[in-house]
Amino acid sequence: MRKLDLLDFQIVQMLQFDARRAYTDMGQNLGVSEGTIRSRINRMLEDGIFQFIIHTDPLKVGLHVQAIISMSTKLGQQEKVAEQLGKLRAVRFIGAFSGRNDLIIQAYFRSNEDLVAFVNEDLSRIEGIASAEVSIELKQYKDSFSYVPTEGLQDTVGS
Amino acid sequence: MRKLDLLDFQIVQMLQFDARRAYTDMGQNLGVSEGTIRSRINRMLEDGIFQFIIHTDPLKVGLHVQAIISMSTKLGQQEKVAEQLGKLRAVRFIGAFSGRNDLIIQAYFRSNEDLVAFVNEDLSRIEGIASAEVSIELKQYKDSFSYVPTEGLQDTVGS
DNA sequence: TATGAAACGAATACCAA
DNA sequence: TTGGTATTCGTTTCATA
Repeated sequence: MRKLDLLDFQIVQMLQFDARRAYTDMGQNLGVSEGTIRSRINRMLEDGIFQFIIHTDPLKVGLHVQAIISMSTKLGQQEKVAEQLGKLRAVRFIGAFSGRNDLIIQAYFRSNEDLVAFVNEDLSRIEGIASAEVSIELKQYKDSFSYVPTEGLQDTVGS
Repeated sequence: MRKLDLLDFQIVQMLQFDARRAYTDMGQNLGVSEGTIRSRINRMLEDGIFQFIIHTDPLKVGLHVQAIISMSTKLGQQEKVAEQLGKLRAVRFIGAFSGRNDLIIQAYFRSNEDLVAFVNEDLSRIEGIASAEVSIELKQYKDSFSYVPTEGLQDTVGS
């Protein structure tokens, strides 16, 4: 994978602000040709730096209940548990974490009933979960995707 | 806000799969005109149903450390704490939750040093945080944005 | 730079209340 | 008839070689 240079980061920052901005427009703003913007974006897409997606407001499509469930898995079962969890559509995010609860997921549901059913049926069916702690989201204060650093990027970054 | 009908959901599902799909193409697939797709999408954007964004891979832009921090705030201070947290760029997500830890955030950092600095400096400066529990992400298993229900949508949804 | 494709604005046609 | 949608078409803008 190529390293990202300043121009790449500038492009990402522009797209972070407006994902549908035209190549030509960005090129003019950054003092390069449209073709340069296009090839940079295509390369970054190939390299998996970012992807174009839609972010849907869960509340507005009927997913009124959001939860974070912290669970502890039996030793050696984490991978398997994560794999099972990944199959469930309600589950949006799964991560392995340090600490007492080694697996944390975020999931969306239509209703409290659906959440209860998820815990009592789907979760209980998965082998290897020792315990689970459900936190229901009461209010969302922030959910941003503009986290790419904008400063201190004079030099290249990447792996 | 208008309610979403079946066509709206079909459009959302297509965009969930490929956010850059052409209007014409979607129209042909769904048996409606390009103009219809366009106006539906514009209305949904106006109504805040979804937005076009880029989702950047944190690891590939140098954000190697991801954490979920669960904290408890002093009674009556939650809103104020959330507001302060929202100003910090590292913080991607903030939600109020049921349970012992009433505020849960997700944040991205370049390094462990940055995370430590965040906790010891940024967090400690915020009035109203009683305690904070830091969980560091060791591995990410899933991070999906295709959570819009695909079934059981024969009737309309919305508020 | 040229060529085709896609998106857009606006006028028109359609349908249901 | 009226308000809301869908369609159509001419034009502009954009993507691509």
